[in-house]
Amino acid sequence: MKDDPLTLIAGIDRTIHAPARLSILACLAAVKTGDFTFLLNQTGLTRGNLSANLGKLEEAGYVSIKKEFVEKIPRTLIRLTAKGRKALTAYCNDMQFVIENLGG
Amino acid sequence: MKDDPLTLIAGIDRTIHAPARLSILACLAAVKTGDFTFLLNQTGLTRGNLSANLGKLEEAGYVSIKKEFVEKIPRTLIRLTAKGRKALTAYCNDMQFVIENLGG
DNA sequence: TTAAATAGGTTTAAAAAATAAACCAGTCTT
DNA sequence: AAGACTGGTTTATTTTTTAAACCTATTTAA
Repeated sequence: MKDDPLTLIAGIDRTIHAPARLSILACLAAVKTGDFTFLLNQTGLTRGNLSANLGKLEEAGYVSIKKEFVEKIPRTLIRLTAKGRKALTAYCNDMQFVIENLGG
Repeated sequence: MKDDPLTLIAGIDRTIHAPARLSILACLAAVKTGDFTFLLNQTGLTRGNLSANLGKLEEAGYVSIKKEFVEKIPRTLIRLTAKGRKALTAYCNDMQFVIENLGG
């Protein structure tokens, strides 16, 4: 009764679904902790776009952000939170089901 | 070299990725041809939203739209085109790969 | 017969999101 | 000290999404 593709699509997590943020989360899921520059290179997003989307992910509680200085240059460390990992897993399960049952 | 989740995400088909349109395509993939009211009920979108998104899908060549009259009342028939079906399949393959390799 | 509700949509306008451009603070190079 | 680079944020422009209003025609009810 919950396994209806259309219901799943309607309720999909938009915070994760946006390609820019899915890219960010995909990186973090693999490495656990990455800095701003790493994500910039991996995702190919512009700095502004990355900054804005990190803000949204942080707001959602999906990532935690810590700023520090390394030899006088600033560094922003981003980590996937437990909540974020859980949400990502749920998103994957939902999309998996949608994809498999599309055209069934 | 193409099977990199991040590359795939960056190149994902936005026309299909949007939840509203994915819902529409999911319906059409199952039934081949549906009318406006059918899609309205199935997807749960508002009429305006459905109309606008059908316009985009038509523009992309993913659906064909034919208007006819049945007993004096208008009816809009929507069908998935070959191009649309192909794009949907490609989208599913891409997302499938992304999901499977996320956190790998 | 004429008002009110319904069907089937489209158009317009308001809210949210993505993208790009500009900016700021500090550091390094020359 | 001027210019260029690093590491970001803020602002503004454009694109999307969503919702609200509107239009045309039909049926129902008074």
